[in-house]
Amino acid sequence: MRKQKVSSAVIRRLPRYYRHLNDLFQAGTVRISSNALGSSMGLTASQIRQDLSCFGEFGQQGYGYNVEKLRGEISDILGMNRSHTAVILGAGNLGRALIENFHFEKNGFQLTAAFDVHPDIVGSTIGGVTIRHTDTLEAYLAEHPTSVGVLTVPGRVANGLAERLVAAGVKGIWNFTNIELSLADGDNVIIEDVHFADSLLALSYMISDADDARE
Amino acid sequence: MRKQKVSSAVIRRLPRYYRHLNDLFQAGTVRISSNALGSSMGLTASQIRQDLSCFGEFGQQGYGYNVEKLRGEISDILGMNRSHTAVILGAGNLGRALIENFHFEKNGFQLTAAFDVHPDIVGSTIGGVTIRHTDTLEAYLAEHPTSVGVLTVPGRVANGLAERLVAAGVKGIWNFTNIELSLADGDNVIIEDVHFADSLLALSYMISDADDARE
DNA sequence: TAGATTGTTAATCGATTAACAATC
DNA sequence: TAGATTGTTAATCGATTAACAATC
Repeated sequence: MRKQKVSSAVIRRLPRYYRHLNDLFQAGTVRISSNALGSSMGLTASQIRQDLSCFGEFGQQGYGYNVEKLRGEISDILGMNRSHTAVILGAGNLGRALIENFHFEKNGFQLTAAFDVHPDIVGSTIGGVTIRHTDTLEAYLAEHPTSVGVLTVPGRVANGLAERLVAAGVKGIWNFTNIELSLADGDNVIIEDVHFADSLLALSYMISDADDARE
Repeated sequence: MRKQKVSSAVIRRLPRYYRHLNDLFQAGTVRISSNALGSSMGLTASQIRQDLSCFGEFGQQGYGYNVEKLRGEISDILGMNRSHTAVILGAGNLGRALIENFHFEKNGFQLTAAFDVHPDIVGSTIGGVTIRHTDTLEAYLAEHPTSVGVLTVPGRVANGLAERLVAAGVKGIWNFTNIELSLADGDNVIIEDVHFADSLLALSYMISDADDARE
């Protein structure tokens, strides 16, 4: 049932495809060719057709792709319709930003709980989500099977919490801390890092490089 | 004076090299071979040597690399010693998280100001940074040349602010909004996106794919 | 000196682009 | 039907890995 392994380059483009198709759909566009989609996204038509062919045949010769249908196919491929759930660990500024401003549900996730250790906020509710004490993490996860744990805690406690999440059976960790998590080899968990510092440093390189080119 | 263009794959690895070398330095490691660094980072020794050779010769046969020296070289390459400056646009949860918890100075940036339109917070100070009214953006940037503008505003105002930043001469935009900025072609600005949704959707794909494999 | 390890050249692998028969 | 556009196979390009002479 499983198709050949999809390269990470393709996987990284899928969310962009979804986003662009969604924009097109919102704008009322009914159909689009790989050529038109490519030029609006800065990709070649060939690459788009090649990428999509990893997953099936979604187009029609002479016509192109139906925007709504293709958006639906890609949302399925991305797992947006699998009722994934998430919990947030760490309700500091960043955790709160995600709770209040990030639309988990638009990306196919239900955010079911948040955890923190700070007595002032444990028991309160932010954006409809109750903040629980981190001590109750295992009890909660045992009751509520959870797809993804979101780490927005200080770096020094990140690895310990990651281990607890894995032990409790989460499938993925969305890691916003600035450390590289190290977990036991057999652990069947997928880690997705959002390293702000790496991103800013790449930008720093590029603007410095552009400066040099101007000289 | 400029060396051949460095591939984006290499650029994306540089911050990781920096981070690992910094960890090694903090741990008191004096020297390391490409082989040892590779196995700790999950890369081949060949790739590390190939990557570094884009920028110079930093090692010594039979010895390897001096950790502190190599860290210094990479920080130079990344532009961490160029006194870059940054301003934040949007002092909501995410903006505040960056102001209070992200260490700009550790990455070679000085965060000099933040801007918002909300009367309640304009004029206040967060983490030592004054929140100014967005109306005063151009006046501020004219006085204080700024390397990077950080967009932590609602998506609907992002593109307008990006245009104002570019007109005021920033070199880079660190974009945390969920939209793809569209700027005039001639604009000499580098955009670095941090798309939370794309990252979560990639994770969603990977955990869903792992699920299928187990079946 | 002998062993270790670099920087670089060559070989391999994988990803992107081009071409085109199939067909709506 | 004729024109447009797909999915796929082949060609090209670029990035990673392997090999090795140079040398600390």
